Amino acid sequence: MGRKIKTMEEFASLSGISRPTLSKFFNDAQSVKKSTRLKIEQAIEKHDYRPNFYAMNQNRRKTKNIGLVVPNLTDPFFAGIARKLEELIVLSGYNPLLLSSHGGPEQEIANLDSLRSIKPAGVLLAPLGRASNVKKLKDFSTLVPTVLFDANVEGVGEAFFGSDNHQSIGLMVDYLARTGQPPKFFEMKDPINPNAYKRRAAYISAMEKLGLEPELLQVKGDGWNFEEIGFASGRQIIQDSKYRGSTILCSNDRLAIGLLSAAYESGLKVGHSAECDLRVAGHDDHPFSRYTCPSLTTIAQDYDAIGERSVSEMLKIIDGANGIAERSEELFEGRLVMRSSA
Amino acid sequence: MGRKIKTMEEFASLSGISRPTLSKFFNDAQSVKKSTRLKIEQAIEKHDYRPNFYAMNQNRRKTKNIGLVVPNLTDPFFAGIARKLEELIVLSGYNPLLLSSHGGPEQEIANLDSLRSIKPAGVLLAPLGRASNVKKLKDFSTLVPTVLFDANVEGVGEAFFGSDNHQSIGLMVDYLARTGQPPKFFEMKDPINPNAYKRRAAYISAMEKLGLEPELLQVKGDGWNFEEIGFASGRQIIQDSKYRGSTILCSNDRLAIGLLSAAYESGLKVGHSAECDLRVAGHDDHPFSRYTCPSLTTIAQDYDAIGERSVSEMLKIIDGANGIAERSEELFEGRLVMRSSA
DNA sequence: TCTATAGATTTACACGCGTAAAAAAATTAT
DNA sequence: ATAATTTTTTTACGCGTGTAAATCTATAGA
Repeated sequence: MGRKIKTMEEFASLSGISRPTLSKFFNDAQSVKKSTRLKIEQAIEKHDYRPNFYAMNQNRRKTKNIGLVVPNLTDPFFAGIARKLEELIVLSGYNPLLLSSHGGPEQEIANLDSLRSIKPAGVLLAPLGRASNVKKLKDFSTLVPTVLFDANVEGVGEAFFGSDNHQSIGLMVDYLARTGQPPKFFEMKDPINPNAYKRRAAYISAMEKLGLEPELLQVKGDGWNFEEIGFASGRQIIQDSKYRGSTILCSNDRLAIGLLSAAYESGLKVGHSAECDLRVAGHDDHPFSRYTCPSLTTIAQDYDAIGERSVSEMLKIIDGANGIAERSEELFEGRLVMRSSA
Repeated sequence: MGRKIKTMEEFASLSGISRPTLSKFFNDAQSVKKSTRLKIEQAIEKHDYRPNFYAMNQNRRKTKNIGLVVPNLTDPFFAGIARKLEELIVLSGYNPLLLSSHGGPEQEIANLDSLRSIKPAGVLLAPLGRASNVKKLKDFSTLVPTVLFDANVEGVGEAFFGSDNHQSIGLMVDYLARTGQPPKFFEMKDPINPNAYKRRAAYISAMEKLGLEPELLQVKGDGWNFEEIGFASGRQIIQDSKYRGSTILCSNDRLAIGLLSAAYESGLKVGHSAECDLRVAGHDDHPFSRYTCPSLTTIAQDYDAIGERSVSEMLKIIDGANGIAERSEELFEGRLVMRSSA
């Protein structure tokens, strides 16, 4: 093998393909005739050439990069979703760039800023929600095609895809009410996540529809350390004997994980059998929910569907002549995951 | 405000600073005089200019990018470490680029390949270990400055920083043997992670030093789903009544999480009080170990120290005249975290 | 076989910034 | 104040690719 090929010019003369055609090929392999595509691919294999990433993107109108911003990679729930989306993006021939906002609105904006500098073809954004700097989010979304997922922010981005909290919470409330004490709702008083508000509303409406009195257990707590909040606040609540025998629906699994830990520590039995002191349910089907003690009954969001829809919509926007289409929204149904805790 | 500034040329004339000086500034803000630095920063603020990322890096000898590759971002343990390292890299004036190998050696190589195309100043790599394609890793590390952390691979990279498994496991074994039944060691038969082998060896040597008989509980299992492996295999082991009253030290916390879940399901009491059937300990201080039932006694790795050392060594290599220095290695001590499970 | 047409090539310029060298200006030391 | 030194400016070229327009060539349908 000779020495390394450095430029596309060199590669062009060695492969017998003109440089503009090569340029087209590297931009979109499908845009050249099949026979030449094969010739190019063989030559790449033979000479191990790859175009300079920076020179390549400098003058492109649209790069092949898609930004992917999640609120907090430390949360295994988002880590899992991010992984799925990365896969889908790669399968579409794009190059994902994963960034985490670490729970902070400044970081969220910083992420979008640094994405802007690499001229992404589009950005898939799961916003922080209430904490987000909405104005800057909106500014960004006018500059680069943006699709929101997980949490909605009004007027930001070309589309939003998420879970139907109304449906999923309704499902859970119905199940719990049918099989035992109707649930009380355990949540943070001032949640960061907009989904939390929807779940609260959904809980209240589901209870009322059943002719039952909703009861909110709202606890204080800031930040993203939900397990700790669930644990500390849960312990206080649980020790009050008036909650003996009741059912507690947590706004998300991470709160439930903390609550279960507190219950264990207090010596309370959690579950649906007769001798149990408490039933606990969650929402999201967190990766650890299978291994809590007892295993957590929860709602699994349909993240395969949400992910696929988000990516396909993104591609449509990127490819599309971009007629000023309506902002599309779609909610996907959750699935009841029955385990031992309720 | 007028329209957007597109080029550094424009920005130069508007700010009254020459373009080469601006170029220097954007390469390294400290390389220009303080007074001009302030002028430039004000002008940036005023005009909201940022240089074109691609054009900027195209002809740079060294970019300001540092790659950061971890085996699996879905593991909260690595997610936490990655977050810490990202922070340190940003504080050093560099631009971190986080990639996850998702547990697969092909992905690990693919990550390094795509990093190579962006000409990173250096790469911080936590290799998969046994599964890694060592030859390709080595090839890569000759092309770009590489520092390994978490897991060592002989001969790869300029440095390695990790935990002293010998010390930490010794600490745990001593503690467990002193306070009750000496521990049996629960682990996977063919671990992916090289640390697992060191921990096994450390366990055996620590037991022998105490004049005790080591006992390995090796279970089958592939992949990264450690909780499931710990749960399924743990259930089988636990149901054998001969393990009643014994102490089990798990090779890592994720196995322990699964094992605790299995114990709970089987109705076994875990803990150090008299009426308990089992003691369980782990290693790594996984973010969820505080909330297991009971909370998990474990070893906290000193990841602040490991992270700081890794990044500072990386910077030294990048800046350094790069005399062919010795490959440096350093191991950091773990700390015993006493909770309820042992 | 001729023609219509998709696809490839030739030619040429642009992109935005890095960087080198020499000259000029500003700062510091003497 | 003068010399020595640091910093900035001027000037000019190069990087590796995108892309447009005109021209040429292969393929397919009549």
